[in-house]
Amino acid sequence: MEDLNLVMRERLKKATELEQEGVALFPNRYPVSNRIKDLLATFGSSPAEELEGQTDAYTVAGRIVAIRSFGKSIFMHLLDSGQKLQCYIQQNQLDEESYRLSKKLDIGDIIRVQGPLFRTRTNELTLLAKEVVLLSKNLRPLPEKYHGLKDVEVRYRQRYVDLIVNDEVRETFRKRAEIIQTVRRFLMDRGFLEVETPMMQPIPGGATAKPFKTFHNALGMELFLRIAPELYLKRLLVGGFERVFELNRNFRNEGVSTQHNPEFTMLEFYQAYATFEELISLTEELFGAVAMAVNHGSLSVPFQGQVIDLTPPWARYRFNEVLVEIGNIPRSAVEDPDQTMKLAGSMGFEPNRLEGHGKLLTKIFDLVVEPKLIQPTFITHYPLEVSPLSRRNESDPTLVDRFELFVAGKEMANAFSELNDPRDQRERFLHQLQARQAGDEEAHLMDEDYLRALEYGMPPAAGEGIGIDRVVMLFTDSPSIRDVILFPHLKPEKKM
RNA sequence: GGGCCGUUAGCUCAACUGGUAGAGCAGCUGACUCUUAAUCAGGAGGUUCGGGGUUCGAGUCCCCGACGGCCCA
Repeated sequence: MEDLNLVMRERLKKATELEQEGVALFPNRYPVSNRIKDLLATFGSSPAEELEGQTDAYTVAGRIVAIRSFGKSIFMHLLDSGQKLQCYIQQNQLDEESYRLSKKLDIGDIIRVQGPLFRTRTNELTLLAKEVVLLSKNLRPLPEKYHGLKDVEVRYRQRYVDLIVNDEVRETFRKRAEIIQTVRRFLMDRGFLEVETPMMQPIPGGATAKPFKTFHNALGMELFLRIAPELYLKRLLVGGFERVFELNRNFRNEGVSTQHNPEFTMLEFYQAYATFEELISLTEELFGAVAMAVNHGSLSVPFQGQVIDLTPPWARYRFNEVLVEIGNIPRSAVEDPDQTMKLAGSMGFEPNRLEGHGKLLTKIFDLVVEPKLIQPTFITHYPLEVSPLSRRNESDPTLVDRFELFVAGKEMANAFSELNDPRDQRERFLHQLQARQAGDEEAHLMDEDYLRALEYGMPPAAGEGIGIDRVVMLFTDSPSIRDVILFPHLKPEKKM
């Protein structure tokens, strides 16, 4: 513990005094039969006369978040699971021991209070204390009651304090849980089986990203934290699970920003005998289900001063077309690789001969199109080059049957009809290896076991990945991914 | 990785061009038996993120570093 400040010294002193008087600071067995939430639900609108007729006593517990003390009476607010209830402590209403304790209680203490309910003159539902027991002594002062805790660094590092004092933070994470449950239920209702595949992988695959490296001592082998579960989930399609999903953490060794955390939550699901076209409507339905659950059933979602309208069907553009129509890029610069290169140069990034035409186009897309896609928009038919696991488009073999979904200027989902021809897949891997040798650290690695699986025959299928953190950001109106991750990654603090 | 901004009491924030670092809340003492940002009176609380430099004198100016935020790659 660092040097104690004045308040902490006082707290410790008071705690020692209480202990010497025989008061347990952290006692074990004190059952609590009522939750504040339930009492508010049951009696929140009961008139004073009705409560007066009652003789029932209730037992609640919670953290003291406000104290207004008078000579021989005290008002307190107790916080329990985000709900507050006022308690009134009056000297002549409770035993001497409880009263003596009550005079010494601090904001931050967790206590249990027993007694009947009544309404104060200002008509607030209040518990009249007949007995007060200390359940956990606070030794470190909470932030100020009115302004709360604002320092974002402290909020992220000490999320426990943030959750105590900032109601909206608790609400964000409650919504996050509800969103995840809704997604699970949505998929399970449609026959998808939830599975768990390795997070530590010998060959990190399924995405374009740099992995974290680790080491297994007993096996003496290098392992990688997964950048995606994709290749394992498709092995399960080979194995005969026709609808599977996994909703869990991925790890990517990249910088942190308002949109990126090194570990983040991803949903991936795969459906045999479907094409990416079918996943378009499924995605619209999925977002609709989430809106139903956490947005008061409305398809209009307020986000950072804009209103996102999730009413289907959402806008659809082909990749090449949207560059022209929304990106305002001349068609010639989309179709002619030399002109694309020129345009890229004029936009500030150096044309790199190692990068193919398709990769260059996606960079231009990120710059001139993505930020403009505020309302939900599907972009389809990406260049083959940037989609090494996607099925070729039958009428244009330079494109793939794929879409990405953009909402509020951010990529939310990526889906495609799966490449299940092992011969083509081997070719794609070989191209990726070439790119790797040319210096692209994020290019895919050869995965012979995955190819072997495909050789047994994988049913035609479509798969999709959805960035859950970004979905939560959308539905909680959060500008930064750190606002929807309980403990976002930060550098270690000093002096600890 | 680059640019800009920030870091002052437990919390939220002040401190004009360099001149003895302040307030509110919390905490402490006292008064007060229906308050709710309770009220009133009194007193206490500081490595101004760390290190170096300029200066008679640095929270303030300069350099280096740490952590964080925003923007860019």
